[in-house]
Amino acid sequence: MPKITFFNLPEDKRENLVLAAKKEFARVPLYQASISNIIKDAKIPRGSFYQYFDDKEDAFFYLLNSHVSSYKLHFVQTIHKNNGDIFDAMIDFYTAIITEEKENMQFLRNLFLNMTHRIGNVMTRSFGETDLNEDFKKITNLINHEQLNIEDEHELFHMMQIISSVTFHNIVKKFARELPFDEAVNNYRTEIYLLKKGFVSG
Amino acid sequence: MPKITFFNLPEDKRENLVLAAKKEFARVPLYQASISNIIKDAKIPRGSFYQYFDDKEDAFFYLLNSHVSSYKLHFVQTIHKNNGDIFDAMIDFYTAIITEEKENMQFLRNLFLNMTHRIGNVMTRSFGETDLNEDFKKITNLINHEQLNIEDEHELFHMMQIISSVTFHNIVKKFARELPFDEAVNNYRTEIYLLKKGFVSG
DNA sequence: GTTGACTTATGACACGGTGTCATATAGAAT
DNA sequence: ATTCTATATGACACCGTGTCATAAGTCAAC
Repeated sequence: MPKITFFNLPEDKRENLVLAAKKEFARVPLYQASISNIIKDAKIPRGSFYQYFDDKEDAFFYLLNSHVSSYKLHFVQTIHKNNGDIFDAMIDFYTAIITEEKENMQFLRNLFLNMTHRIGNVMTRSFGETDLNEDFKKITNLINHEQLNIEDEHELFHMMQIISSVTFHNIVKKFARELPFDEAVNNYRTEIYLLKKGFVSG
Repeated sequence: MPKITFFNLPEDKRENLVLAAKKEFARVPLYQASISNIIKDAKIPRGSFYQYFDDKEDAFFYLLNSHVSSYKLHFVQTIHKNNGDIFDAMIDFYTAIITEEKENMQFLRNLFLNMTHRIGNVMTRSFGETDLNEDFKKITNLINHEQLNIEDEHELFHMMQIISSVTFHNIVKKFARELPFDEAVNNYRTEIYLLKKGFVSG
């Protein structure tokens, strides 16, 4: 977490610093990003940076969290929009992510191509942290269970884990191979379809 | 790839260097590993390291590749052992990975908890690089298709993608949460079971 | 056994990034 | 005014990287 001093900053100065950080993290992944670049861009002295953040990671995770918050909101809306059909909602959500705008896109690209566990954990703590998580319940309550071939909470939890693994992997692949939009969406559709029907005839 | 000089090295010296590198990459993930530690441990001068490798990553990927090669072999054997049942084979394989010994374990742990796309790509290039990959065909030929609810090559490919996403994620989770063996295996079994039966009744 | 051509070894060094710290400045409160 | 607290600043020590000039070794040819 950024230090109190950061939040006490006049809004324009804070915003300016945030923009510089965003720019750097859109340029390269976390481990390659440099504080030197950020302060040069934000035109603040080196010492100041350390008044606001513990280190590079602190700044990064602050940005990441704000991204995640807004995506979480968007995700909930998407489930509503699809009347609780989690599969359609995921496809909607997936297309939204891969059609982000320029700078956000670069940020996301670096994020997904360099998705360590620590980062992934921040992103999925909505459905994943502990099995009986607040956010998890909030989301699963929005899901229409009627169509689902799922016995209990436990299976539901693992279903969501699978869906998120597969979704992550599809996003990564899209960025890595620089797949055209249609191809990326078709791949994802195929995988969601396979998840629905199951791998074994029965 | 390491330079020719590396391969020209007398075996004991080369082995010694490899061990030092392994030790460092078992200690910390790639981006935190330091050449300084490796050369200190291997008792070679700094300049020598650069005679053998381009940089840290070069050494890392050399090690990674040799790991991957041996796992690939093991994977093929596992499919045979399970008479082409890919699901049973995966569970076998999963348990083998999470029961690795001490130093290998630490190496794997750092590997999976810091699995960027570049690293993941090396590990799954068996089934994934290009859709009609040699290795992919070699592996899918070993799989018993009778039980599968799969229409064609294309679906098969995506099935394998899904299985590998889910497997990766389960390994990561095992390491991250330091799950006891039984819990980790049960989680994985559940997810494989769900993949087999499908999420939607019908 | 000396020369020359090539390969390998070595460690000092320049460079760049990090995090700290002593000092300066500002603001508020009494 | 004075004191207390919060903030700002940039020089600096530290450490890791990759390079490069130089030294040492190998080997074949003469």
